[in-house]
Amino acid sequence: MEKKEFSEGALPSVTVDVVIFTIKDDDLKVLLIKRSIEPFKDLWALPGGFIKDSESLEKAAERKLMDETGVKDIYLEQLYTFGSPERDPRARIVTVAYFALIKPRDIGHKKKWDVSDVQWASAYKLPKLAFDHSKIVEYALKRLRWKLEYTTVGFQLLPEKFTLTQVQDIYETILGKKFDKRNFRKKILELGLVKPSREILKDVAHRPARLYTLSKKIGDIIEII
Amino acid sequence: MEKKEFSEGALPSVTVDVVIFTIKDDDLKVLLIKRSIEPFKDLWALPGGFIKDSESLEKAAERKLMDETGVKDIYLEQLYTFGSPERDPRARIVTVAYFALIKPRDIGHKKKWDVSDVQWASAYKLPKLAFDHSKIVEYALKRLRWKLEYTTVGFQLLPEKFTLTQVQDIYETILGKKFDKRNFRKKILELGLVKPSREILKDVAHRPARLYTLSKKIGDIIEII
DNA sequence: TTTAAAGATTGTATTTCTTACACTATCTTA
DNA sequence: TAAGATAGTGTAAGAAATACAATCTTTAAA
Repeated sequence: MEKKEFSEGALPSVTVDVVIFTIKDDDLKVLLIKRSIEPFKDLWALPGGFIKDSESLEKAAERKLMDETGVKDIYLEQLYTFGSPERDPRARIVTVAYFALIKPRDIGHKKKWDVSDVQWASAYKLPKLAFDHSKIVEYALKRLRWKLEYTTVGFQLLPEKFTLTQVQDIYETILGKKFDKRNFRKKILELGLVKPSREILKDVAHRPARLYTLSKKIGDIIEII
Repeated sequence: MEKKEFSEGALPSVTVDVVIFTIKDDDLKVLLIKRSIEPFKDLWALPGGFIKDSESLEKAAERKLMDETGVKDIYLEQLYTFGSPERDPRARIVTVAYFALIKPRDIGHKKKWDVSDVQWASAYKLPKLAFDHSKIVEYALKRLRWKLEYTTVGFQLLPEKFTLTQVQDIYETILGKKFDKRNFRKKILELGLVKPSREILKDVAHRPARLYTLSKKIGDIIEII
């Protein structure tokens, strides 16, 4: 804090933008919204908006998430704050980016969507995005990959019941590399985070896989900076 | 971005605050500045202040760093953005916290300091701080510890020439645990970041230690999210 | 000058973790 | 009942991490 009270010029606006990832069709997806106004009208952008007077940044991000997906209680973490003076042509806007992981089951609960305005785009084939949102998604991807290797956030992308092969598929999709099946399963089981349920997958034209569930709240375990 | 243009109420102010760490007297220090105005007059606080109109967040943090320490080209990374509505009693202020590591040699270059207004406080025995700055320092400490274990940022805290024992001391001071001398040295040397100089420490009442220098710009190597 | 004190320097054996690798089991459909 | 598809499982070799103690070099004191 300085001696001078408050700003030295026009006040910047503060927004939050949320990079919402999910897994769908064996692909990593990002939620995008089509802009209906200038600037960047008709381009795709991340869901986001201004923070309210008496709302924390995290609450603002949760609100945006709820607005766009209709789900709450999902994994959300602050990503990075982007504040270059040129990032918005209208005015100085500082945006606090968050990244969220949602379970496939939670997709599409919100039915009011006008589908032409909202899409789950492949994180690997993104269209041109408004503002510096491409940079934000790129950064989120880096963070996601990193977290996947060194923490257990990955489980946030799984449905309630899942097979070990599904877990492996998610890792392979996001990290873009293959793992040995035996070693992978060994490691996942050693973590002690999943336990076998009594159910098995049905209606598949091969030996059905056992379904697993998470054995604890894994919130604590994720916690790494 | 939303359809509504700009804010839904009073605009928040945006500040940067910088947690500047260094090693001094075998202790991890944080730079604090005594507040001369309300609120929290006479309490210690992190160096920081409002961002300028046409200045990026990073540039603002660099400016603050330069103002307070007189040094530049030092390790600086964005830490986290704190934006709880209650964090400043005067108005809504969102602050982007940075953390910086400076080399002992760089301390005290700035001579204009009124020493009663500025101090290097032990990170382990901090006084009561203004605003939510205790929380910010705590977060920075977590990040620093983490980075020290998994990256090579630690070398940013070393003087130009250093002994391997100094490196170990820094690690032990920050991580609060002891390492085996042989294993520690082996690991440091295997990294390939340091090379022995022809000099040795002088005027010590025991076998003098060899001095090492960094062998590359380590900026690249640090890069992890 | 000799000796004690203080920290510097060095290598090996053990354990733990990581990786590589291939066959059998179970279900559906033809 | 055979073929196709994926599930499920163990072991050996190599790499990395850990545990551990004696000798070296200097200054200061006896």
